[in-house]
Amino acid sequence: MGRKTDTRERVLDTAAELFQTQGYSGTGLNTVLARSGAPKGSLYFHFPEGKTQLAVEAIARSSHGVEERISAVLATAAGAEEAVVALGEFFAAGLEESEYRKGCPVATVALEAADDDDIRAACASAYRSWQEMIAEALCRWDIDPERAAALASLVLSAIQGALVLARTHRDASLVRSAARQVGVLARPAVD
Amino acid sequence: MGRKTDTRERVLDTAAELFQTQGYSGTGLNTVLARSGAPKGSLYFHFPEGKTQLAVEAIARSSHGVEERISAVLATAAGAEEAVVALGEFFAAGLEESEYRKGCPVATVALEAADDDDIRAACASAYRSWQEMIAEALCRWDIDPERAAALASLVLSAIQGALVLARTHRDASLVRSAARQVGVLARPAVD
Amino acid sequence: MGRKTDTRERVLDTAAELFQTQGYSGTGLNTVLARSGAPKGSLYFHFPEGKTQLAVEAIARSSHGVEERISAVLATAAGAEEAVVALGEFFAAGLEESEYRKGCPVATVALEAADDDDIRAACASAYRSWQEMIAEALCRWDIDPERAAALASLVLSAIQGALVLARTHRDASLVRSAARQVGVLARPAVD
Amino acid sequence: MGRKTDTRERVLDTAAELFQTQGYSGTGLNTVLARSGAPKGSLYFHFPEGKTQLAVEAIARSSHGVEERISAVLATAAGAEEAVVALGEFFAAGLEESEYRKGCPVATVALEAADDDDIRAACASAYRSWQEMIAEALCRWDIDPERAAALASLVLSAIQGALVLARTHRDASLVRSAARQVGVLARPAVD
DNA sequence: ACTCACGGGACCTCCCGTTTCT
DNA sequence: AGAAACGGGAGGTCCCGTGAGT
Repeated sequence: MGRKTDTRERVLDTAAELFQTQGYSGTGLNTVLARSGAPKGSLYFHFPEGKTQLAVEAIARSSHGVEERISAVLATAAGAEEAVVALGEFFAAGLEESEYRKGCPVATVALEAADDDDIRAACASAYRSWQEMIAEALCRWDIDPERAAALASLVLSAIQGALVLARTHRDASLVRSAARQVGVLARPAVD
Repeated sequence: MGRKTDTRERVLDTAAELFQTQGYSGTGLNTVLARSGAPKGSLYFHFPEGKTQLAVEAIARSSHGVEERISAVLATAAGAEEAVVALGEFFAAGLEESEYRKGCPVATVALEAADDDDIRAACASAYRSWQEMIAEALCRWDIDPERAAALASLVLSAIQGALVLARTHRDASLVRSAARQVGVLARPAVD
Repeated sequence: MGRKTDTRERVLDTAAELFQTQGYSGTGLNTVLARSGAPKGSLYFHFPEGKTQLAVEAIARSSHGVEERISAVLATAAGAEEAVVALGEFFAAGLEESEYRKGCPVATVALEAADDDDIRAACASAYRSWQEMIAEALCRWDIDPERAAALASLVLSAIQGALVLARTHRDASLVRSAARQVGVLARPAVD
Repeated sequence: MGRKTDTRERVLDTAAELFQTQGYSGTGLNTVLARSGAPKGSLYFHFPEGKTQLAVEAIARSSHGVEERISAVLATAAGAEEAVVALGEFFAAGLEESEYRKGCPVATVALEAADDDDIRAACASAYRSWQEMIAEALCRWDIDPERAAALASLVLSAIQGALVLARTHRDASLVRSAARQVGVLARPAVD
């Protein structure tokens, strides 16, 4: 056991990338199959519920990738404010490296497919876990749990929104600026 | 005289609404035509450059609608912090009233069609004008212009991001909470 | 009186050129209008029977243009064989000058719209007049009228067919070669 | 084993016939599908490159059909001149049998789609193979290879052109007359 | 002699999903 | 696990033609 074939994984990776850059409706299954080099007939073997299932799993996969990376980012930070700034830097860098094609791997699908409950649930789950990770990190630096939850939600919101603006204006500094400003709210003295 | 028919306007209104709720790729021109009751053959008379032009103009139209309404909101506020909170309330209310279908009228298309320069420019223009309106309002309450610009960008980002999260979690309070927290940064004493 | 507007003529010229290079079905009226700079609504004023009428008149116009030019070519020739060769040269040169886009201004439409009687009649009329001009010229050099008619038909056929092959192979020499060979049949001694 | 379904062949046969009679632009894929009774969704399975690929293959198929039949015609002839005459008879008969709808299966598309390199190449290939077959036949009757090539090109041109005229005038005798006259050039004594 | 707006159909293309067979 | 073929609908685009108005 272990890997039998990696077809499933390759399809999911490709789908995750395409959904992120082109959205759900804008991404055709043919493109996913062609790009991933997967055999055409076997998609419905791996994903019997079709495109929806593919999106749900691709979102989850993307989400776990982000979790791993922000976990590292948060672990390295020296304080709450620095953590927020580092989070902004992480997303800003991703945007620049992809030439403004990859912002948040979830947001596009979240907005587009908000009326599909399965997909929306997958997106909600991703956002929830990210927010919890941020909240936990803030708690570690002596921020009150309740306030940490609200602040984590704001941090996530601000970065998400800044990613939208940044992608639209092709200016990643918007993300860094947003993070820096909300970081102020994470200072010990404030409020 | 002046207007001959209102077909163009009806089509644009319908398109704006559908793009907002379903995204660009997810919205078919047939649906737009059917919903708007517009005569089929005249779509390419009014919008000879096709779906792209329709999107560009629909975005602009949506944007102007938002401008008018946030102008009223900002004019009524008693101070900078209140203005930010009122802005959040405005978007949160819109989300609730539409049963979590209408968040930002621009964001979905902005993410989906980020690689189409015409559409991206239309979205950028919308965001820019909103941000400028917010910045001007903040200036009115004695916030330094440079800082007002950055803060306005943050306010917009935070609300935009919160709208994404709120739509996904079906919880409009996220928008209000985000606005309340960034509102703190608009207090006279801070920074 | 004289010319009131030249719109009609410009439309016909443009149509003739487009029909020649792209065929009847492949040429849209919008393209004709755009290219000719003609006002959009007035097409059905000038050509109330629509595309068919446009094609019929464009064919006639093209035909007259060819008549004038081959009349000059035939008048200059020193003998029957030379006349045939000169005819080939005329069409070959036209093909080369247009970078293999303009062969016979009639053939494409003739083949494509062979089941439309009006258009077919216009094409037949063009071919008939060309053939008669060639036959007359051959008669002038003491070729028996009956034989001149058959030979003129062959000359026209050979050049027409060679134009098809030449355009396909992008090799205008095929037209010259065909003309040279059939020219032999126009020598006094032969037969 | 071997063939699974004959869908592909039926589609190609139908397409070849429609392209021959109506041209490339004038033939809709819907018509091809309907006439061939082929399952609609499978067209882009069999011809993933669309109409162009369909045309290319239909031309090739038509060409091979002609090759087989003119091979038989050329084999039966008693001499070079008779071969040329028989070739004319073959095409003239085809024209009459189809009530002047089917001339050359290649010419219409060749003229119409001359600016599409793939299609033009397919047409060129068809004409080349026909010409080579004729040239070889002429060689068999002791015509010098170089002269045979030129004469074969003329024979093909003359018949092709005569088919255009014949279809336009609805008079198949033009093809027979043209073949008879060029046949003279294939007589041993001439030139 | 020309504009605006309509009218609806046909174009080619691509969609997502299923079935059958190996 | 995967290949081959189907199934039909919807995608955006462009078509040719008509009328009311001026």
